[in-house]
Amino acid sequence: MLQINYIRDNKATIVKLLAIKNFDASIIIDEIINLDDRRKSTQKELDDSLAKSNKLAKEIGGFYKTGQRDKAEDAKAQSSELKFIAKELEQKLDTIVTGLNDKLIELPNVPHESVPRGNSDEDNELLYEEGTIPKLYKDAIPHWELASRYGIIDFDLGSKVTGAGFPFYKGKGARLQRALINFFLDEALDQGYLEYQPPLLINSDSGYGTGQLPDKEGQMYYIGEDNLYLIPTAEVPITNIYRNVILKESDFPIKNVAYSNCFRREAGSYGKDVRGLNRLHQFDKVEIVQIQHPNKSYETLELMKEQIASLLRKLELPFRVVRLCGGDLSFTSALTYDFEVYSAAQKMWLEVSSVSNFENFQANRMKLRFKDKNGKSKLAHTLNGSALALPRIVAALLENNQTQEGIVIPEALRSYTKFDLIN
RNA sequence: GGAGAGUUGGCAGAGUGGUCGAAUGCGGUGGUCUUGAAAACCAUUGAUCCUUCGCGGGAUCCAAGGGUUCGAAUCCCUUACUCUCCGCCA
Repeated sequence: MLQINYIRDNKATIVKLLAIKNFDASIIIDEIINLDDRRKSTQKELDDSLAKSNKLAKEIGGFYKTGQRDKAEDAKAQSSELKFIAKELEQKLDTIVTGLNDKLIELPNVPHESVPRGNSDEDNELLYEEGTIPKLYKDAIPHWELASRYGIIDFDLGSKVTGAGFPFYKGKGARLQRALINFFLDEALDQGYLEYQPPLLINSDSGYGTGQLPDKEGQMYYIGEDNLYLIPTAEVPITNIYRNVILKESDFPIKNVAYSNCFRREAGSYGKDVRGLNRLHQFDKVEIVQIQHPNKSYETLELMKEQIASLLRKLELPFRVVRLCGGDLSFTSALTYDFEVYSAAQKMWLEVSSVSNFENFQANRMKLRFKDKNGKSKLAHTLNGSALALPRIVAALLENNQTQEGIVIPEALRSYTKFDLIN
């Protein structure tokens, strides 16, 4: 959510930048400013009327003490009248504020100036590509076939027990997952992150705080009985730690990391790209979250980007980094880099990480602030990134590292897996 | 699931209808003292909104929402959450 004063002061810029996201803000911004004007004037009227009746109430107390009953009765009558007016003004104000919030929630975050125009992932800007794409032997097979050949992931069993998109990992498959999780967490700890194990279910306030609600309600599993949602990413619980929190400037940067299961309904996304591990309803992810001073958030975003690149290097996976175009950028993000690894048998680039700066968009929703040098409260900036999402990493590792003898585990992982070949 | 107790400022904890945005302690900040620090002492220390160039002024907030009253942290209702005991259970 954008700040109302920011909107008032930067109307033209916002309209211009939101056009990059293919969002026409011109009308809604005028509506917002208009509503805010009405909010202010109504508030003033209400405050004045309350001020009068507060004054009267105090006088009444005095009248009773000094035994001036008549004066007290007079003042009471006046006060009742004021109260009636205040009641009406309150209702009016309430209607205006609700209307204003409804409009504010519809406004997406303003993209960073470096975000390219575009409609879909085809218009994303390729920043660089790194690593070498492996040359596979001629009978190389995609990961879902490797998974069953070596008995390490069982999709059918998942379908039986739960449904499509909920695989079982077993034997070396399960151990590989566990190794990757520990590897990712340890790498983050080396970078100074604090490890969390968050709840996997969240309430609606939290969903609203990070922007999943009301925008992407249908993407989360919902437990109606208890009014809770399964988390689509650890970003939600980890960032919401700071909902309604006022930090000190010296608290920055806050660096948190969490491993969690992630649950996504992926409604309406069935089709060719969802085979095997490519798209699941439940998957594992290590997520990094930072809360930063507004002046330093872009610097931090670059560091997080570099941190993620380093993980992929250590895993010896060929990858590329893209800057998302306006059309592909999420509702809440100002700037997002996607990391994609090349999965050699599918001959496809698979997104394994998304690292974003939300600036103060999430912070404004959840009232995450800090005291600046002058003692003023200001909104902090929030950032997060996957480091990394497991399934597609596993897919790429299996496909790229397959040999006639089996699947070779990259050097960096062997101390975690305690085996160097899946065969 | 059953029964009971509770929710007050960063924390602890007073406050049961009238000048209470809220005692007190701790913590935080600034200062005095000190070579420096600690201790001690002094001062200061919540958030949001409106208004003002500024000084300042006004409004709201004691879990949330509603009600009673001229006036509510205090009384009533609803909801959420927390704790204790019992039951169940990893």
